[in-house]
Amino acid sequence: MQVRKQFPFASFEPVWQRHWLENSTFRAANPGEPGSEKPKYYALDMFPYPSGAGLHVGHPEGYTATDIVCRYKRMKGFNVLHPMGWDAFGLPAEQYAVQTGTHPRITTETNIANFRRQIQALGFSYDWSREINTTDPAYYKWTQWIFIQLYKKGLAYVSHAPVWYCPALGTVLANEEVLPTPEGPRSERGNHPVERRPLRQWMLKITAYAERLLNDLDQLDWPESLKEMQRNWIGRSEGAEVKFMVDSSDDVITVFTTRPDTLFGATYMVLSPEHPLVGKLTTPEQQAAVQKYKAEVANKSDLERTDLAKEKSGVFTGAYAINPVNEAKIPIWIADYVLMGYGTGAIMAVPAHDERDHEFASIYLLPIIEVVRPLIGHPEYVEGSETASAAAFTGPGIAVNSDLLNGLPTDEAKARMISWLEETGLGARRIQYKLRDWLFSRQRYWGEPFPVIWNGDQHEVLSESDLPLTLPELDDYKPSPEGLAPLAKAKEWLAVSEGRTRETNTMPQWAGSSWYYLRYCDPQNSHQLIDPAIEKYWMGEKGVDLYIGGAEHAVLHLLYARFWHKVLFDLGIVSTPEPFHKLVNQGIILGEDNRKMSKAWGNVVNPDDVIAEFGADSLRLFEMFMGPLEQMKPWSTSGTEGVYRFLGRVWRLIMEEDQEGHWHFAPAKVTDAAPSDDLQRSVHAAIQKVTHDIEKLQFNTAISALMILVNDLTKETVRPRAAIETLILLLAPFAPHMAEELWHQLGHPKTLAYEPWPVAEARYLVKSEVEIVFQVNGKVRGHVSVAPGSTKETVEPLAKALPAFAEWTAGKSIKKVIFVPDKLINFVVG
RNA sequence: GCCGGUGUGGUGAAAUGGCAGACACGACAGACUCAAAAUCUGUUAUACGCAAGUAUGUGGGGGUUCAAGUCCCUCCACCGGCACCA
Repeated sequence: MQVRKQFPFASFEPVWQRHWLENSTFRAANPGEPGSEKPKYYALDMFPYPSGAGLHVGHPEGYTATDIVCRYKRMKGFNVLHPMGWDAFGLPAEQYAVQTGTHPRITTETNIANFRRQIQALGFSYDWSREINTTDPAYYKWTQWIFIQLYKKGLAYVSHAPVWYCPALGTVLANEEVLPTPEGPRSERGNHPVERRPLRQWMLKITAYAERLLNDLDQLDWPESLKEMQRNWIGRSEGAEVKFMVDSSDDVITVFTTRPDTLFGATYMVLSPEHPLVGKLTTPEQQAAVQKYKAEVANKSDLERTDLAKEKSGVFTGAYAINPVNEAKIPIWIADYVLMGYGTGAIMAVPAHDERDHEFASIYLLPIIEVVRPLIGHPEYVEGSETASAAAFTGPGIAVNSDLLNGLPTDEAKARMISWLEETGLGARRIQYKLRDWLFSRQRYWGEPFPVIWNGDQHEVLSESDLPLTLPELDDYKPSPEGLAPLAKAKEWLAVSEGRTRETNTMPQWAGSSWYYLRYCDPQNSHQLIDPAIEKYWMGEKGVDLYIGGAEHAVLHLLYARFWHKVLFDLGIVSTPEPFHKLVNQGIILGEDNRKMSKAWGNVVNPDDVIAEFGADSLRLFEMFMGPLEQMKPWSTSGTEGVYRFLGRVWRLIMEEDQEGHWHFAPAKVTDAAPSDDLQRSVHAAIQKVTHDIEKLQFNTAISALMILVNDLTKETVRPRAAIETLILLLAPFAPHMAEELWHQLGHPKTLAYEPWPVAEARYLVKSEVEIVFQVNGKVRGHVSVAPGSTKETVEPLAKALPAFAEWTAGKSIKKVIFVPDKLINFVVG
C-alpha cells in the first residue's frame, strides 16, 4: 500500500546524506588545518558494540542529542569533534565462530557495515574520516602499547585467583554466568556443573589510583547519582589495623577495623575460610570440621555466600588469640561472612557493636561485652544499663569498660586508640577500599593479545617496535579442555624461541573502550598514540566537553577509562587528569506497552522501519520530543506521527504540490516584507527559548517552542522570508535534512551547517502591554492589562476599579497589598 | 537494609515560590469531500451549572508563606544501584 507522504523525505534525505559525506561537510580541523583557529568542542557518544541484531531505537536517542548540540555548536562558530567508531571485540562474534567456523573478523565486518548504514541513514554529523575500530591492528597496537606502559609502571601483575570453570563448556565463566542450584553451582547456559579453578590471570592495579579516582569526582559535571555510585564502588573507609598474637605461637593475625574504639569489646576473632593461616592454626581435634567447612564454602557461588537471608555459619579452629589491649584470650573461628578479598581477610569480632558479629555470637553463644554506651537522649539509651542489649548498638556514644578510653565520645576514642596502637607498635591508622584490582585477562580468542612472553615462570613484555602483536588464524575457536584459551592451539604463533612462549589470554572488551576517545583526535597516527599538540587542542582544559551514553556503564567503563586516563596523565601523554568533563545518561526507551524492549515481548522498534514510514528527521525529532533526555520513557507510534505532521506543516509553509504530486517551491507563499511586530516577537521568543534549551539539553521543550512558532507562521497566508529563514536555522540541528532542503529551495547554494546561529534581540521581545493577575487572598479574581514595568501606584487603582474587587472585598478591610511587577497584585483582606 | 531518583489530565509531558496542565498524542464536534483519507478550525483536568461562574485538584498527611507542583517534616508506591566491605 502506497500511503501518500506529507513531504518527500525519501527523496531528499539520502541526497543530503550523500552531499555531507561527499563534501566532508563535518570534517573537524586538527591543529594546523584551516578551521582550527576556532574554539574546539568535543562531543562524544559511547561507541556501540556492532551486534548482529542491528540498531534499535534506543541507540539514536543519545546520538541524536549529541548531534543536535554539535550542529548547534558549529553554527555558533565552534570547531566540533564528533566521531563514531566500533567497540568490536566481544563474545557474540566468537560464539558464532565456534558454532559455524566463520572468522569473527568476517562477522564483525558485516555487522559494522550494517551499523554504519543505519547510523548514516539518521543523518548524524559525524566526521567519518575519524572512524575507529578496536579490532583493527592499527588501533589495538596502541591498546597493547598502553598495557606495556602499565606493566612497566608495575601496574600489571599476575595472579592465580580461582575463577569459575565449566568443564562441559570448556570455558571460564563470569560470576554472573553461574547460578546457585540445589545440586550446587551450575552454568547459566546448559546447566552444567562448574568448579573453582585457580588460573593464571593478569590483574591491573586500579587500587593504586583509588584515592585519586575518588577525589577527582568532585570536579566533574556528572549526575550526582552516578558520582555516588562510583564513590560507593570505590568504598573508602577509615580505620586502623590491629595485630593480634596467636596464643602459644609466633603467628600474628592482622585485622582491619573502622571501630578501633571497640577493641575492648572484641570477644573472638574470625578468619575468612581462605585465610592462609587457617591450616596452620587449626588444632588437630578441629582439623576435620574445619576441612569440611572449607570444602562447603569453596563450592558456594558469591551469590550464595552473600545471601543475607541465610543464617551465619562458622567453625571453631581450636586456637586462641590475645587481645593486645587487655591480654584477653579469645577464640579464633572461621566463617564465610568474612571475605578474603576485603581488608586482611580477618576481623576482630565485637558482638555488642556490630550486627553481623552479634548475630554470629548469638548463634554460637560467644560472649558479648558492651563498650559503647548510647548518649542520653539517644533512642537506644537505657537508664543504668550495664548489660548488652538484644541487638548490637552500632551508633556513636561514650566508651565504657574500656580502660584508657572510658568516658570518651566515639570519635575521640577512635583517635586515642589509634595513637595508643601506633605508640605500642601494635597497630596503625589505615584507609581501606572496597575497590578490587581489575581482572584483566579472558580465555577468549576475539580480543587483544597480550604483548607478553613467558619463559617458565618469568614474564616480559614485547618491545614497542614489535607492536602490534596480531591474532593468529585458527581452524576452530573452541577453548581447550584443560581450560586454556583458544590461542593455546596456535602452536606456531605461540612459540617465540626455545622455551619462550606467548601469553594465551586476551584482554577484556573494556580495554579498547578505555581510551578510544583519545584516538579519535589523531586516528591515523602510526608512531604515537596521539600527537601532543593535537591532544592539547582537543583534550585540553576540560577533555571531552560532552559525553552521552547509557547508565549501564556508570561504574565499570567510566571507572576503567578514568583509571587509564590518569595513568596516561602521569606519563605526560594527556594534559588533563580527567577525560570526560560533562556526562549525561540518556534514559531507556521502553516498548509501546511500557515494557522493556525485547524480542521476547515482540515490542522492539527498528529504526529502519520508522525511517521508511516517517523519515529520519521524524525519528530524530520524536526521540527528542518524547520527554527529558535522562528519563525512561515509552515509544509511541502516534507520537511519531505527531512530529511527522509537524514537519509536514513546516514543509508546506513554502512548498506546494502540483497535479502530478510533485512538490515545488511556492514563491507566492513568501514575501520579502518585514514581519509584523507580533510575528517578530514570536520569532525572537523562539530563538531565545531554543537557544537556552539546547544549552541545557532540554530538547523536548525546544521542539515545542519550534511548534509554537510554526503554528504562528501557519496562520499567516504569506510568510516573511526573514522569519522562515530563522525558523529553518533553528530547526536545522533537530531535522537537518528538511532544513537543508528548504534552505536550498529558498535559493541558498551552500549548506546551512555553518550559517551563524540566530540571535534573539531584546527589542523584539518587549510587549506593549502585560496582563497582571489580580488576586484576593491568593486566589485569582481577575486581570488588569498595563504597560510593562508599571508601578504598584499605577496598578493598584486599576485593580480596585474592577467590579470583582468590590465583590470579593465587600465588608472586609485590606490588611496588605503584595505587588510583583508585571506579574500580580494580591490583596490580603480579613 | 542502605544510597540515589521519580510520582502532575485518558496518554507523553510543561511550569526562576506568583494564573497548574505549555507543546503534543488521543477523543469529540465542525469545515472541505459523493464518501473516505489527508488537511484546516474549535472543544477537551474534575464536579455542579444552559451559561457567566463557583468549588476542588500536582502520591497521602502535616508545616512555612500574602502565595507551594516547587521549600521543610513525615509516610506510601514505583524505578535504578549497592548489599555480610568489618
